[in-house]
Amino acid sequence: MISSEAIRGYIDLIILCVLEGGESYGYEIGKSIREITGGEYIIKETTLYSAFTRMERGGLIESYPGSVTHGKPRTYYRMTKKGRGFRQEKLEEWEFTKKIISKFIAKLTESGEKSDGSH
Amino acid sequence: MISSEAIRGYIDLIILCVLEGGESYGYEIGKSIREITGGEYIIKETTLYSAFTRMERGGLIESYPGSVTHGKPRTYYRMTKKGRGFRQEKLEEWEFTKKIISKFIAKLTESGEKSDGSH
DNA sequence: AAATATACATAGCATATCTACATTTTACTA
DNA sequence: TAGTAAAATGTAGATATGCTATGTATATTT
Repeated sequence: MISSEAIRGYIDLIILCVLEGGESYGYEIGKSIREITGGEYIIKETTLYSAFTRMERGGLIESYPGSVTHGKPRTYYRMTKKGRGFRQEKLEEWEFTKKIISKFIAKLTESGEKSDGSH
Repeated sequence: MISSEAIRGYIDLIILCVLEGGESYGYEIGKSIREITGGEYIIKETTLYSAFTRMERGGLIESYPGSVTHGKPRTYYRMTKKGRGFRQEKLEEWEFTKKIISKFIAKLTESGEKSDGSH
C-alpha cells in the first residue's frame, strides 16, 4: 500500500479532480478515490475531512447540507472558481515536479549503468 | 519557482540520486541539484542540512570530515547500503504516485471535454 | 581591512497527514 | 425490539518535513 507521504501535497488536487465530476460528499469522495485508483489508494477519512476544512477555509470548495440521507446527515461540497484556478496551478506544479524528479532518476540510470554500485 | 510543498517527500530521493554519482558535501550537493535541474530547482540550505541530519540518523547516509577545504571545513556524505535500499523504495513509491495522480488527471480531461464546467 | 564566496549549523515555526477516539442516524436482522 | 452493522462526519493531539531567521567559521579577492 502506498505511503501517505508519497502522495502528500496532492490530496487537494485529487479532491478537486473528483469534484470536477460533480458535487459530492466526504464518504462518497473517499469511495470515488478508491474506485478511480482500482483500490490502490485508500484515503484515510481523517485526511479527507481535514482536507475539506482546509480547502473550505481557503475558498477552494464550498459546503452545504445534503437533503437525501442514508445515515448521518451528509455535507456536500462543490468546487469554487478559486478552486478551479488552484486545481490548474497544482496541475502545473505536478508536471513541474515530474520533470524535476525525472531528471534525477535519469542521472541515476546514467551512473548506475557504469558499475554495480558496490563499494 | 517550484513550491517546496510540491517536492516534499522526495528530497531524500534527490539527495540519494546525487550521492549515487559519488560522495559529496552539502554545498556541492546543493550546486549539483541546481545544475541537474538547469536552475529550476534551488534547494534551501537549511532543507539540505536538516535532510542530512534526518538521513544520517536513519542510517541512509554516513558523514566524515573532508580534508581538502576552501572555506569552512566540509562534511562529506556517502550513501549506505540501507540508503541504497531506501532509494529503491522511494523510486518505486514515486512510480506509484505518478500512476495514481495520472488517473485523476485522466478523469479530469474526460469530464472536462464534455462541458466548460461553468455553473 | 573589508567584502565576498565557501561551508555548515541550530532554533523555532507552519503545515499536512496520521493515529486514536467519539458521535449520529439509518437499515438490517435475530 | 434490542442489537449490530453500515453510512457519515468530526475533533484532539502526535509526528514529520521543510521553512524562515539567524549565526558561525575559513579562504580568497579587492
